[in-house]
Amino acid sequence: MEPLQVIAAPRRMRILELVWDRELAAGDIAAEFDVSWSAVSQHLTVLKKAGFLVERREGTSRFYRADKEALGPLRAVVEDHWRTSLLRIKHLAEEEECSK
Amino acid sequence: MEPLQVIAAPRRMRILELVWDRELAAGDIAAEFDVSWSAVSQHLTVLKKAGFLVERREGTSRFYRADKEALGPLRAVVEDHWRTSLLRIKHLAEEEECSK
DNA sequence: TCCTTATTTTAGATGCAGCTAAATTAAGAT
DNA sequence: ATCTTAATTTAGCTGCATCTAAAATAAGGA
Repeated sequence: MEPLQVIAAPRRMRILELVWDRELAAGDIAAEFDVSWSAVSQHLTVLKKAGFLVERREGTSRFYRADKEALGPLRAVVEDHWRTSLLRIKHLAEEEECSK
Repeated sequence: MEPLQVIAAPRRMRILELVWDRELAAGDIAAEFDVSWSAVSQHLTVLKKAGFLVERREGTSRFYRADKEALGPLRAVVEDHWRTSLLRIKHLAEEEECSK
């Protein structure tokens, strides 16, 4: 899958944020969403195949963390996304308001 | 629409490349694809609403060009995409050469 | 060995981004 | 006025990315 497509999915973008500077077990990641573990696991697979996530196994658990270097120019996009997300959502809401 | 979603569509990425450092009429852009003008027009609308394209009207024609500054960190992603496309074409050409 | 915990994999369902076709707008030429 | 060219808008269709549910895998304890 194309790197850009990999990070374009909102759920995957959020997963990257969660494991940006700490390791998290798959279950702890899944707990952050109100979708099935299965769905989250499938996203983790996509991110891992793209090389954006590194996996460490310990017992029955699997821990993930972001590989920032692997993102290349997308790294700045990901970091900017979080910085501006609140602001952007506010603007989108205002546009909605105007079109009423 | 979220900026990342806007450039994540391959067709829109290609459109941006076409008008990266020249102005092009909507029809000339559409001619580059084997989809309907309508489809291309809809992509132009998305890009324009995101602020990534500027429009200039002249007679019945509408000319578009990329607004590089508006892309922010996405600019590097687009340029990287373009660069790797050229590389891919070059490699394909070399393979052609070898097989002669 | 069987159970539990943690997670993935498979198979099938669903929503929506992107498409087509047809109607519409807009400007200029005849 | 009508026709042509250039492009957009609208309405409806389709494929695929993402989702759920259920079965499978894998490691560790009782």
